[in-house]
Amino acid sequence: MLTTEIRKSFIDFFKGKGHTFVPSSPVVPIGDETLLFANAGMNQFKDVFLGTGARDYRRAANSQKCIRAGGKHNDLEDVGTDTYHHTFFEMLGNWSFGDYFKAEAIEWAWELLTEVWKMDPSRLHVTYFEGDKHDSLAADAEARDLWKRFLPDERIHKGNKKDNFWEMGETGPCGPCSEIHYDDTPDKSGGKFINKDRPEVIEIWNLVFIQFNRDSAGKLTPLPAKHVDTGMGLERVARFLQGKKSNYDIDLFITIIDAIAELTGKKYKGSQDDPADVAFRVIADHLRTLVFAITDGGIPSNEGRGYVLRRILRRAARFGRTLDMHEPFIYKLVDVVVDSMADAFGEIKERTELVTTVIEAEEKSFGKTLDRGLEIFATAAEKAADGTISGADAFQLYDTYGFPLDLTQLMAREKNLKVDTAGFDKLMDQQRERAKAAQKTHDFASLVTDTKLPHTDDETKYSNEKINAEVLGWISNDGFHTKGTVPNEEVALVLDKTCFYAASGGQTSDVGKITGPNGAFDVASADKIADCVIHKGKLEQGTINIGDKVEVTIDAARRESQKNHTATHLLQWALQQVAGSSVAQQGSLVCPEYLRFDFTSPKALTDEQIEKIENLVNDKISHAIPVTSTTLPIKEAKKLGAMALFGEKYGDTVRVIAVGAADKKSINEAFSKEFCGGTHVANTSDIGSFKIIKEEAIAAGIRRITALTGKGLADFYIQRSKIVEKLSWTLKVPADGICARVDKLIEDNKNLAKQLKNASKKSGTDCLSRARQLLDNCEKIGDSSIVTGTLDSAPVDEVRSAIDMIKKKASSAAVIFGIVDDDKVMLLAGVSDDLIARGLKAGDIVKEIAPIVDGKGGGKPQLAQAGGKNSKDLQKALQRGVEFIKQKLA
RNA sequence: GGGGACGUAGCUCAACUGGGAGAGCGCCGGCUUUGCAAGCCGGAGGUUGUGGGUUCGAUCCCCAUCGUCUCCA
Repeated sequence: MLTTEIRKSFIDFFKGKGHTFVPSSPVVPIGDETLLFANAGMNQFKDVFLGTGARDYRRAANSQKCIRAGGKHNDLEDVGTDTYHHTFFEMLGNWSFGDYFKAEAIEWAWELLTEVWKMDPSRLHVTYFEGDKHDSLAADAEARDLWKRFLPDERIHKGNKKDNFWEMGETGPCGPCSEIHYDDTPDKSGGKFINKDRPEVIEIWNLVFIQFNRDSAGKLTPLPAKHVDTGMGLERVARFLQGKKSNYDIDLFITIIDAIAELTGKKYKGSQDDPADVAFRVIADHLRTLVFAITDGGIPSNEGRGYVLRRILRRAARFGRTLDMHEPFIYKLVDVVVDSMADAFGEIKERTELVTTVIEAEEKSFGKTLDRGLEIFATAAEKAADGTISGADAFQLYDTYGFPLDLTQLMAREKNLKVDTAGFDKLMDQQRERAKAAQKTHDFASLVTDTKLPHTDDETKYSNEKINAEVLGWISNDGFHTKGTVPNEEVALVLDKTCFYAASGGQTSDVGKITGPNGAFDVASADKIADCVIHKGKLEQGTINIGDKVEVTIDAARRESQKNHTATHLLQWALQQVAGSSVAQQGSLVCPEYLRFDFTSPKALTDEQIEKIENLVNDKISHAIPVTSTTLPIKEAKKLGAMALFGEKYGDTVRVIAVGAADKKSINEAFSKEFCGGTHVANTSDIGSFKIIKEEAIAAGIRRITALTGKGLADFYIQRSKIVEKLSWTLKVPADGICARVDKLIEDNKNLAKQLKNASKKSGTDCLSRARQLLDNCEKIGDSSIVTGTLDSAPVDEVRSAIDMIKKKASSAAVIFGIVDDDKVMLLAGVSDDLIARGLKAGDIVKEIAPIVDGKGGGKPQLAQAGGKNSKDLQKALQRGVEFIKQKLA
């Protein structure tokens, strides 16, 4: 059975049991910074378990795209060296939200495995939770007895809290779980290897029974609604159903491995330890991760999840070198993944071009990093006098220049050098410590993760009117307070209702004011934590108490954000008109001052395209088109063809902003329809005017437009026109003559510079002839000429070349020149090499005589200079200089 | 979020402890050659990322800022 068929039969089986198929959420959870990547099937249902969200179905089945590479679940280092770890995999799951429980979950699991898929029942083992004294929990006898209906006692095993009790986090819903393991040992003797990290006996399915809630004190209380959450690794199951010894031998991977073999000219032998075989597996695995992550909006970068992606790509590129691939090649494999998986995940087909260009660009940049590292390695190797490259050098190569440690070791071996890895590890630990110590932030959101915050009613957030509300509490550095008086420091106020728009969907939050009977509070920003809106800011005057009736007002800047937000929708529409539907939104920022829009595009927009876009948008603005908002079930919204932000998650009902529909009923006629929770103008004419002020690249294949509307644009024009006015005034030409005038000025300036150069050649010859005069009449000590004198306001460069001339002409000379420029005085001294050998240095001369003219200076033995303020003692200084030279040469 | 490195001519990079902004490639012109490649000679090209500070003097030291790279979380 092909993997595609296994996936389908799983979904179909549960559809037959009344489950709704729910598509995978994006593997890159954009907008959720608490989660690096989707790493379990339950990610998209988290809110249901927490009780903060609901669905219109109670049974669901899905195949979730998962990445485990960083954070709590990190399988990155294991990948390739064994047969069953992946950074990217699919998690099949069936779900009950307060519907069926253990009996059905167990029965159906058994039915699917043994009857539908015809697995050999005697190879299956199951586990159940043994209980835990600390939590006062008894063993899960219910699950055990349910299993007894299908399996003999010797294949039903007890499991400890670590393996058989599932928790989402420190607090929250949790419960016992029951795992199904597959015993692939030849004689079916693997029962004793369960959960012992043996490749022949591995877990294939975990059934989680969520029945408790753990509070912040660690206490468990039974949940009123019990849930089922199951997870089955598709690749693992496929391995057994296809009768393979390794996940990497299933059809999905073999097609990729064959493609790698063709590209590299190497053969995959399927052995566990052979370095080339490990490389095959690593590349195949990482390739899948990259294709899916980049498709869902991830971009390799130098921070956060982007950095994880960069590391994965570099790891693959490194292993590519084991297969003698020294040039970018991974990007050539993208199509293989797309061909084999696009039927289940259509999105990878839509974005193939982007994925390919991003991977190729990143492979190229890694090549550069390695080249640079090679040079630095060479100097480190030279320093390694005792045959060992120091830990500090190895660490610097790694930490600063991104040169992998294993590569340093490999190259060291080639030169018969060792690497001090202990020293390296020590420095690495210190780096971790530093990062950890700096991690303790004072972010309000992180302070209250285990506190239940009240729900804030923000239904009035789309109106610009002020409202009345009541103060429920405040959050400060020591937690959430519901009694007393708000302290005079940075805090976050919590109200029963608000008209503030909390930062989300790329739109920045409102600012404004909360006014009570005895005082006023300045709101600098508003954020949403779960369903609670927190108003961050500071007391402006007076006092505010819990329970105060307050007036909530938002700043007028909100109106500018509305203009920018609606303009962003018009911009996206216009972009697609001009650049085609391959333009996909990557992110956006809307604030009162400007708007920013990131989108995929293989190349820069031309000036003509930008002008066209501006014209399209301004045309829509001048036609005064109504903007309507409406809330629809997500299915209907999608049917309308409303654009959703790629990678954004949405609830079951969504708000749709439509431009071009007369009212909510005729929304179908709107030319722009987008899922959006932000604030908008009521009519496009409110926007006033629109202009793109910047178009730039922010990553390979991704471009960013910055644009202005409303007041921001008016201010921009005013500022520009002031510049034009000022230029016009300074240049004494009308505004439209500025360009011609500046061109002419530049031309004149060039000519003048040329003339000046010629003129200074003349003054230079003046300077040289004066210097020659001084040389002809100079004092001599033996064969050496001692030349001193003053040169009036000569350029320093000319004096230097005069000194060079004297040194050349006299072959042995010491020179001191003084230059007077207004009150300032400059001293230059030069000494020929033979006199330097006799202990006379130009720097010393200058240091000796500079104080006489209230100056300081220094320089090299050959040439030195000093500056001073007292020009009338210049002669004295020169005399002293001659004495100094004589003294030194005596 | 924290640490490290880098930013100099169109490109790749030098410039010793703070003291004269340079090389190679590329570009333009001339010579040589049947022509091309090559060679020889000459030339243009710089606000040393930006803004402050220290200093007689800053590419160099200090502070800030922007950008790029890199490691940790």
